[in-house]
Amino acid sequence: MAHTQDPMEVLNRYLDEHGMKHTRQREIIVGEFLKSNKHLQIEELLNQVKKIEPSIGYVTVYRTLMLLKECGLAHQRHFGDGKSLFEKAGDHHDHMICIKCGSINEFEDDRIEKLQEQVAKRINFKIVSHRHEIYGCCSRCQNE
Amino acid sequence: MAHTQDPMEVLNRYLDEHGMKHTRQREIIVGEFLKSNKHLQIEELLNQVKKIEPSIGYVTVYRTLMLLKECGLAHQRHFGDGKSLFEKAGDHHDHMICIKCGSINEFEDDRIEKLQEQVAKRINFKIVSHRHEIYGCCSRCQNE
DNA sequence: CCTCCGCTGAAAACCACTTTCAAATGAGTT
DNA sequence: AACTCATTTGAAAGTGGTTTTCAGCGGAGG
Ligand SMILES: [Mn+2]
Ligand SMILES: [Mn+2]
Ligand SMILES: [Zn+2]
Ligand SMILES: [Zn+2]
Repeated sequence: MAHTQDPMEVLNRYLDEHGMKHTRQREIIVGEFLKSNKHLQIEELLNQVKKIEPSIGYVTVYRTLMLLKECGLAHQRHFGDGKSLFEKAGDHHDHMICIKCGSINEFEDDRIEKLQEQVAKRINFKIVSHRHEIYGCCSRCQNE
Repeated sequence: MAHTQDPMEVLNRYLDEHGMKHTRQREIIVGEFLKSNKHLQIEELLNQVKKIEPSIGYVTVYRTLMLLKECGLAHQRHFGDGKSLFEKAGDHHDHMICIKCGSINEFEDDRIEKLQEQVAKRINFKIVSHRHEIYGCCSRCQNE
């Protein structure tokens, strides 16, 4: 019954269904993106990718990330330091961001999620998505 | 024991303590801002203000909003539609934003706030601020 | 091979601020 | 009231992270 969940296959199916092409650039960019486990800036991913194929430009990385977002394989985050961060889609979670060092901790609390739904239902609001970000000082940064 | 909480007085004290001047522009802009109960874009507030004094420019409204933020009388919000929104500071609350009509509902749930603190404490994270935004479809927009 | 149409990279455009700068103006001091 | 001068103001220019444009490239079906 294996409905494949392999990201590469999801992407390839998306490309085929939309008359889009399989290119070397896309393969490299997506490969590097999926390999990483961080919240990546575009420039950061570009640097990774340039190690493999230096001719690849910023715009292609940008467009590929939009593509990954489009087919549900990536999330774009805006944590208020100007540049967006991209991360692999996966189980839902929210974020704690250290305002000193920029480190990011992920968290997930079912009780909060449920209460959220409760609050929405109270005014008959249909939730599509949410962002819950906690800003402050991480454990490490509290001891200078 | 009336420690004044009147916004105008807070502002005036701030101006005095920082060697800043009381100007007609600031009075008008702050007056209009405090009069409103919406989440305002800069341009929106500018339009209000221009009805009273057409010579006032975007930059002065912008700078006055920064000033209000600085002295704790305004909050700046970023709900992802590009432009920031400003609202009067008051009791803490979070937001539900309709992705169809843009309407904003405020909510406040102590249980969520407490759970948030619990989650932070678990990793010894010291909370400075947070944003909790729920995006979806408001009651009105669900019936087209 | 051919041909078509999507893809790519450099450069230009966009856009919401944010800063600069010369002239105007509060507000103390004569 | 006149003088002084640091703060303000508004127009214009600058910023920075995208986002779009466009001419040439290249994947892939025929
Ligand atoms: Mn994450
Ligand atoms: Mn609000
Ligand atoms: Zn930290
Ligand atoms: Zn709505």
